[in-house]
Amino acid sequence: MIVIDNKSRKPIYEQIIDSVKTLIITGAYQRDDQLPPVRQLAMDLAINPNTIQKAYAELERQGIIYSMKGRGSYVGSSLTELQEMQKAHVFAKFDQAGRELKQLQVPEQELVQRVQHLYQLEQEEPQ
Amino acid sequence: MIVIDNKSRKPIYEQIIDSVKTLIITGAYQRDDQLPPVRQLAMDLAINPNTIQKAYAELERQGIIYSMKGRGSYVGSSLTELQEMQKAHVFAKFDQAGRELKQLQVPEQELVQRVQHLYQLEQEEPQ
Amino acid sequence: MIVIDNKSRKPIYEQIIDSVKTLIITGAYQRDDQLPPVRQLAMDLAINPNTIQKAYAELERQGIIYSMKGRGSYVGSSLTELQEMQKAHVFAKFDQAGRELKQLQVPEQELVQRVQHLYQLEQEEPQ
Amino acid sequence: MIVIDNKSRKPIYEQIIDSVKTLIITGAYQRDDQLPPVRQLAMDLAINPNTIQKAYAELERQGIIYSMKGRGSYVGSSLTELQEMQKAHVFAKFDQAGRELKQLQVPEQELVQRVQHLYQLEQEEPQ
DNA sequence: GTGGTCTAGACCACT
DNA sequence: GTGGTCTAGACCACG
Repeated sequence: MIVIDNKSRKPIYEQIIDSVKTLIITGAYQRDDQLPPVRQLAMDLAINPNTIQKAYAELERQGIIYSMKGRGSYVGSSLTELQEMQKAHVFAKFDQAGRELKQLQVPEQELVQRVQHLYQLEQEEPQ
Repeated sequence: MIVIDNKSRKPIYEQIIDSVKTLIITGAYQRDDQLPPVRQLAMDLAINPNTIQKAYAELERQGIIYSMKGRGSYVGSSLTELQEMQKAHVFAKFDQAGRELKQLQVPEQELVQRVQHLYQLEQEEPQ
Repeated sequence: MIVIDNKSRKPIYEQIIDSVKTLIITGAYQRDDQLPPVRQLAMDLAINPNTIQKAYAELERQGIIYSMKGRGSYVGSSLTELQEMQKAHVFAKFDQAGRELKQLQVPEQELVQRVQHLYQLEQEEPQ
Repeated sequence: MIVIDNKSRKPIYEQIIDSVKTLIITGAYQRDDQLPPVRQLAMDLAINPNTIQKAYAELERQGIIYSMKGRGSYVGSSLTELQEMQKAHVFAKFDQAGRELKQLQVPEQELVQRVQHLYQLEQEEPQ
């Protein structure tokens, strides 16, 4: 389910991009599944079709979906392909934060404990 | 020394904010030191004084500096205070990345190793 | 055999046009051979009959096939006629690319070598 | 000078992209030169600012220009960088046409002569 | 009905 | 005044 948060500072079209990526990663959208048509999704989210169009165009540029005039937009990336892309990206953020904390004199052990704590948490919001 | 990268995508006023924070953390600016006057810094960096003003205003809002009308702006936070603020912020980023990686099925052990690896690196360019 | 690639960005009707031309050039379709009826081809390719209709209409407009109401569509151009049409078209593309490369300061000799290289390659998949 | 042909089938935003690339290649736009502001160019060409915006966004995505909120858009690629990009692209078109002509039984010598003819032409439309 | 392009006009963040 | 985002609504090519 694609949802947007109107209060977020993140542009709507980026929220849609992230939402679609998440839906693929969670397996809700499978390769070659059709995405909601631009106009329909615009209706559902009560936003302008152009905004959806912009999000879909960017997703296509990233090779995650493919669109055909008059035929709809479809999932192009497999789950694993996308997961690899995402992992590389999040790892970069993780390392960056780690490096900054190291420079702030945070002891290694504190980060390790922090990681352990994250993994001890129960499945977060099963929702 | 406050420097800005004109080609960076980051807004100039944010670059100034980060620059001042870094100068405090590194000890270059001490509590109650005077910051460069708005006009002079605007001259030095060849940018609009309003931009400096905006950066100083945001720093004051965050309690990191204090200004006295007609007498300039001064460092308000001590090194340790600022470090705590920074740490809290970076920890949030660290945890966020960790949570996302957990959801991407990355094993806990891989994150721990990653942390250890970061800490084994030699002191990176003390600069 | 007319085939279409559903994932291609090229419109289906254009793919059909190209497919028919290729079949004539390769000799698979001879002058006055009957083309597959619109409805049957639509069934075989699992696409909309209107799409086939559009392709056949364009082929007729180009003088490559002719249709008789209620009696089907037939190959109108001979192999050599079509080859001449194709050649003229591809020559235009070739000259255009050549002119652009000249403007990009590519030396004449480099283009000549490139042509020679293309002709030295073994017959590529006779298919 | 950026111009557009309203009768062309090519989308306006693509015409602008090509136009900017050409201006860089010809040296009219140099690295770090400022491009015409979105609104001004929209006025000059009598088209919608959004269309310019779309063209600039794509040029930025391709690394050819860089834009900064409130500061304008600037040429990012050097002449030679862009020329290399263009050359690779046009060479691909050239080879493709050459290959098709080979398959159409055009003799190698005819292509070579064609290339030679292109290079014997005087500087076309000195304009 | 589908995506792609374009217009007209607005608001925001930044300088 | 600058680029970036968004809305409302239109037209086109395609199926």
